[in-house]
Amino acid sequence: MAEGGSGVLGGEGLLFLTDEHLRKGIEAMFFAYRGFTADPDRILEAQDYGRAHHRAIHFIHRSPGTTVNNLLAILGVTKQSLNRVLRHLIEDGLVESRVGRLDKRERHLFLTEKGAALERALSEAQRGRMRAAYRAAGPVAVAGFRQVLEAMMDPDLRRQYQTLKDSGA
Amino acid sequence: MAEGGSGVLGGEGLLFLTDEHLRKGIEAMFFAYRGFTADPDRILEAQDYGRAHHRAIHFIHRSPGTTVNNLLAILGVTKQSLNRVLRHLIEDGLVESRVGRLDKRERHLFLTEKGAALERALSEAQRGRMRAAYRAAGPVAVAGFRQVLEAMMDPDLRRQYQTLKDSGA
DNA sequence: CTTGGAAAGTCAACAAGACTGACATAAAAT
DNA sequence: ATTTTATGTCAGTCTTGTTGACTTTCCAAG
Repeated sequence: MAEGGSGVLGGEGLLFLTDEHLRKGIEAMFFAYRGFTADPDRILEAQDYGRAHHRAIHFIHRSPGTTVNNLLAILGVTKQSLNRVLRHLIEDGLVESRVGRLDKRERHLFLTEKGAALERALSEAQRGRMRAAYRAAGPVAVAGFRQVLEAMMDPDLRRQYQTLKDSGA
Repeated sequence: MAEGGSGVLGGEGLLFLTDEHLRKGIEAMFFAYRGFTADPDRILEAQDYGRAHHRAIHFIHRSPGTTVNNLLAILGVTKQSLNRVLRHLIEDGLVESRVGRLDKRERHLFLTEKGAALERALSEAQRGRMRAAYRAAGPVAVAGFRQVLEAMMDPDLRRQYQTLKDSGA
């Protein structure tokens, strides 16, 4: 490991974490996240949507029929903030909101065909970059990447993440 | 690998990347980034600053004497946007702006002692979480984490990142 | 059954921080 | 002398977050 790896391994596999090494990890997160959002951002801009719309679309796709409250918990914003975004998406015919049958206070959210099409475009772009990064780094690196990310999450968010992770597949 | 690892390895170490597996990586990035920013955000909120101030402080600390233009290139925002943030920081006595000796058009930016104190508090919090995640995941995972993140950056940003990476240490 | 509280969602108004565009100033480069 | 560069400022807009006030619906206790 010619570059950047200095300071990771101590004598017998022990972690040897200098502030300098940690700072590089922090900057790597910062710059990588910019790349991570760059492709969807370009698509969204063309349609006058923002990241907030992307997040809503992603998680509605992920859990069709989810309620506004569920979405709130996952996204970690106020209901008023989410509501504005949802209103736009509903007006534009990307999302459908159905009153709950059991509990009429709830609204269940679904993507329309139009919404699903945008979701595909967005996640296609994002997966493309992820796929390229995974291929470039290799399977061992990918496993490590996921491990560190999971360890970095807040416990509450990690639970949300793992719930989603298991529910599908 | 009981969970989440399915689909990573093919027959002889080849990458076998399903959309589902990539989607999990995308969500891991999303949730991890929330954790990544959570601790500094709490500190910043208490002083009526935001992430924009954090970013400026971080990179001024990282490259003392950097010019406004350098900072713009790294942060990827408009000068008007950065200027508002810098003005606050200078007014509050966290950042000092010195006219260049060679080129008097340039302003060289430095943290004051007060600014350096906030920088320490912020990066201490962020490094704490990073350190814990690194320890939990182990050295092999950390190396993989860094590799995937680097591969995920835009080429331009990767260059910026590597420049910073080398300049210090 | 009614009443009162909690829960889900909506509307209105505001703030931070991004953006663009136009313009000013000073210094450097040609 | 003119143009270009680096910086800063003013004004206005947009997204996306916030809080506060409100409606509708549900449920439970009297």
